[in-house]
Amino acid sequence: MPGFVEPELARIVEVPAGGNLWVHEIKFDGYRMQLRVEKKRAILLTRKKLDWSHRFPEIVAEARALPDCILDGEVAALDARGISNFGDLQLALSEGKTAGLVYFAFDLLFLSGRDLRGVPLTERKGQLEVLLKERLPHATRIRYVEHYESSGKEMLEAACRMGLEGVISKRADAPYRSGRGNDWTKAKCRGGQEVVIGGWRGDANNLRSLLAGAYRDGQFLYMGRIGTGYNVKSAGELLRKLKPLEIPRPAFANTKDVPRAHDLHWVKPKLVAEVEFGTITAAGILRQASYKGLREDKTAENVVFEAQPAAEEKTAKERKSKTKNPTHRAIAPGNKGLTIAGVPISNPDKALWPETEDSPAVTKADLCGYYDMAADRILPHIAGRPLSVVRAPDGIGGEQFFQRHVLPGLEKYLKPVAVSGEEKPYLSIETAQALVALGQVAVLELHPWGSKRGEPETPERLIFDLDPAPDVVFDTVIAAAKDMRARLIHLGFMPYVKTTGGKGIHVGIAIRGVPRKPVTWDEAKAFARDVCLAMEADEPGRYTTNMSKKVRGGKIFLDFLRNARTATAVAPWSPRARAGATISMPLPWSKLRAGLDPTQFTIPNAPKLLRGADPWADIDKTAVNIEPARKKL
DNA sequence: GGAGAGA
DNA sequence: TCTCTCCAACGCTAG
DNA sequence: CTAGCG
Repeated sequence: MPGFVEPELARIVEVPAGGNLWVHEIKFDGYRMQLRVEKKRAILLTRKKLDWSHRFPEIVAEARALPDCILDGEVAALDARGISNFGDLQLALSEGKTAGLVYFAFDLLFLSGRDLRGVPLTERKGQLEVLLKERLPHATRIRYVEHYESSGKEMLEAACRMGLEGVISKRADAPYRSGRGNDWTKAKCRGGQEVVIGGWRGDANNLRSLLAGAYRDGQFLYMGRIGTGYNVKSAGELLRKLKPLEIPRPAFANTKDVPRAHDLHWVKPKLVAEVEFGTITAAGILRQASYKGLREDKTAENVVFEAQPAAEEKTAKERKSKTKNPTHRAIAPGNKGLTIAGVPISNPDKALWPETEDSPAVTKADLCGYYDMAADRILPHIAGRPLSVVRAPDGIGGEQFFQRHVLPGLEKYLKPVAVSGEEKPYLSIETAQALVALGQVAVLELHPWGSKRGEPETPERLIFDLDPAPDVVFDTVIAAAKDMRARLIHLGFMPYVKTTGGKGIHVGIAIRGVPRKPVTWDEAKAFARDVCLAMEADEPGRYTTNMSKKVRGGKIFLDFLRNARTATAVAPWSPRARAGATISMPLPWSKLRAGLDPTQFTIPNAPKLLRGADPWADIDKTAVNIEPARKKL
């Protein structure tokens, strides 16, 4: 068996080669590793021949089942979308949590006494695939990397659309040659990104930051500010070029995304700048962007925003198809005038929740039907209280927005609530018909205040939001909810529990003051905070009340801020704008047992779920004076 | 999804 | 008449 | 102090 084989390296190219001489693989963002198995002993070597076996014990353990061989591949961490992510990999390594890492094997250099470096790539990969399939059929930490024969350009475009890092292309017939040659190429999705300057912040002689944009679907979209990377000289040069281009209004189509400031100047989108940046946020805004210089050779129209969140892409597509089919307004044909609870439903067949692996698509008609069916359950929790709603007229893949004021056009169904200190009345409803009307305008989530009915200034219900970090399993959240229940009972309350419709749990209690002295919001919030702080203090390893540290693993975030004036929590029985059309499901404590799967509570399952009594039916009758509990705490 | 502003 | 734009707001925390 | 996040 040969000693350490210097890895074959790829040359950077703008666009991958085409033609059937080439095959293409997804580029993984991880550590290149040579996996060597000799006499049932497996080791992993870096490209510099360092032995990193101890860092990836799970991979090494699985590899021991292989016969003598040398594999080439990449260790990577996959995020929730199945995309390799270098940040996650480093995090996993620094915390020693390597169990989720995967070795992606893409080449076989030696097998059972035979040096395969001289045989063509596709043949090596063929043997590799067979080897892994036969010897490691159940392996989870070692995977074979498929290749594709489509044109390299298409492949790169597809990879970039999916948010992948890029494409590795390889000569199908070439032997394995160590070092950087011409047989392997890599094309990155964003190498040296360019942006168009749409304005600047500062004044005629002072450049504070540049406002960047790019084209998408023919629209010029704001992409964030660039506040670093230029010096006095280049800033002066930029200003000289910007001033003649100044226009009175922004050219950005998404002006609402542009942060407001008094010293903004707009320019015609002509100048192309090269920038470097850390990442792009889900909203498409550059993070840590830095100016590298002007690209005189490029025209603004060619600067298109490629990598984009999947959801955005869908919206754009839907928008396109919508404009193509002329919209039918008054004459609403197609779906023979469906009416639910006396409310005409437009586009009843529109899928607001797309189909998923284990749940059918949920249409607007399904949503309105659910509201009608569940109105008796939902209304007691929202009637007489200000109600914020989440709307998504184009479904959960499209734009979503909160709305708290009265919805124009729906006045006849609503019971607006005046909230002191607010100009416009707040949304509130009292009837099943109004609920269905909300469904008609694509209200997917209901978030009421925790106030007493008809008294926005008096808190009556506290919600403790147990929000687990991504790596916390649901059983752990269940245990936390029981812990919280015990504490609240000890304080004299009658706690109720429901799923949030996501990965968390809500524990709710009803509270009251004494006859002449109602509880104030400040008192309610302070009390909720104290309960959570006590819990955190007792078991800091399990709980945190710190919002941002939440990202750092293993703990459950106790969110007491749900209990401030104007704050809301999702209502019992409310659907969620999440995959699968889950609902926030009220449960009797006896049903909250380990193994419970919160994703089973969905709109399609509603008929089943609505059988029997509402576990939260009596919550408002169990209000307890918080004064003794505050003293106890 | 629907209203109002703007083109 | 068609197209675009708006639809919350507040506390926390890191930088 | 503010941008970003939840």
